[in-house]
Amino acid sequence: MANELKLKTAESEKISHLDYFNIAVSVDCVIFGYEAKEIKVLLIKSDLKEFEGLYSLLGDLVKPDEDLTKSSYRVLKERTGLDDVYLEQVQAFGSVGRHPSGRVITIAYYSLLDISNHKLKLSHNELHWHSLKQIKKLAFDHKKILESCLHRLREQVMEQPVIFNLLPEKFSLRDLQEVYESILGVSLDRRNFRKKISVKDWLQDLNEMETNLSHRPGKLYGLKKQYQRKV
Amino acid sequence: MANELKLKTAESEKISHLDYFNIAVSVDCVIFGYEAKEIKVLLIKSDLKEFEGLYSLLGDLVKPDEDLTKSSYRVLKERTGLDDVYLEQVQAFGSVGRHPSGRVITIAYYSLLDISNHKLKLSHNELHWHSLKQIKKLAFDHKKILESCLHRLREQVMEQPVIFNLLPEKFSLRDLQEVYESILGVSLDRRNFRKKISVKDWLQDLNEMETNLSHRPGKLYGLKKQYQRKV
DNA sequence: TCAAAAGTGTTGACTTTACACCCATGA
DNA sequence: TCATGGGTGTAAAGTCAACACTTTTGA
Repeated sequence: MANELKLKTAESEKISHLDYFNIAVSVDCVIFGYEAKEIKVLLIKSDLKEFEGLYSLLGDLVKPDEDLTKSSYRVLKERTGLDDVYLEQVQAFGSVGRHPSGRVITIAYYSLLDISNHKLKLSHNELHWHSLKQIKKLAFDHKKILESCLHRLREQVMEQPVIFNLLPEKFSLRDLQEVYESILGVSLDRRNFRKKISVKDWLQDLNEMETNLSHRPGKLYGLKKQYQRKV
Repeated sequence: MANELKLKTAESEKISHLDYFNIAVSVDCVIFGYEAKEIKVLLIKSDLKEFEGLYSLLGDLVKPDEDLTKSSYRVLKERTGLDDVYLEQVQAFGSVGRHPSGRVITIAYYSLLDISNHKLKLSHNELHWHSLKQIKKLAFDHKKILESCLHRLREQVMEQPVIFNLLPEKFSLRDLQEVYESILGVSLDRRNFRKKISVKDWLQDLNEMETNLSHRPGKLYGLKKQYQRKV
């Protein structure tokens, strides 16, 4: 068949494409956390001379035998010690000049974790939580990446039960509302918020109350089992 | 400074990372078109022996000096002769085993074009439009990629004025409604549809009517200038 | 005059917003 | 008893869904 003649095997294709194997691929994680009623992002001081003094997202090159998600989990694990965090792919960034070391295409992920509950081993003293509003300039195109991840987070937060990853297992409705408010950058009506949440049917009433407060304690809730992500 | 000691230059980092430059990056384009009241996808017969007989999306490896979007436009141009089409990045796919030739991470794009208006030079006789419903198995993980692009298209279609890329410059409200219906896979009420569209204020009344019909002709509309994408 | 599709408005159901008072707790 | 925030309902506005008749055209 004429058709047969044109077919190449994977092996022959690999050889003819060797030229192209000089692009590196990385993952970058925008790790959002929530603490003291504020959304924060975990950043590390850049170790590249070109970006001296600037912070950057946590990322690493993808290993040849490693799935993209596996790479991102590895980055998270290496940097935070955690492997049960929420992680979602957002977008690839691949401008030619985005990395001074050469051609590096990066796949951006965002990740959510509860800062106060997990005690991070911030092993590295150049690794810190930064309030969203205080972040100005970042290394590489990381500011743009951060913005696109924040945008995605805002889209998802009312649709999907993801916000709970920022909170401890037990939380009050006020806690929950405050997280929404800080992500969306708006303030919400308490009664309407409670109605909207109760319609979604995400919450399990734990029959427990807040304690150690100098005012009337609120009920504690948890995310229903069926929405808890399996690691 | 202790700090200074740890800084590396981009050049030194490049060398130490050479090991990682053995992942290839490709773009794959899900090119949606609309013809005969149906959504179609442009596919090509796979030229890999491993996928003999199967069709695949149009894609190519990204060149080291080429932005991701530039790559996708190149694929489109090479395959369709068109360079004024809508293009949007959807997601990266990077499982280790997804490509038999080696490690290839692909960035998926979707693209929209009006089949009947643009006269494609389907230069290659293994390149054809396929109705969405008829597509069963595709080479690589392309079925999964197609599905995620379709999903994204469905999300965008009511939010953003993108659907017009599937239609000629002048169209009737019925034409428009039919495209929505075939993308969303539902049938819509004519009156409610018209109301919903008119609220968005995307359309320019062209003061022209359909012609050559054996029934009452409808008004023709175009997308307002301010929403037409600049190529 | 018939067949085919264009064009057009109203009602009821539902959703969203705005808004205020009493209650439980610890200090 | 006071300060603090918890908990709750209703009415008005807006949005969405369902639904039918008259008009225009060409054959």
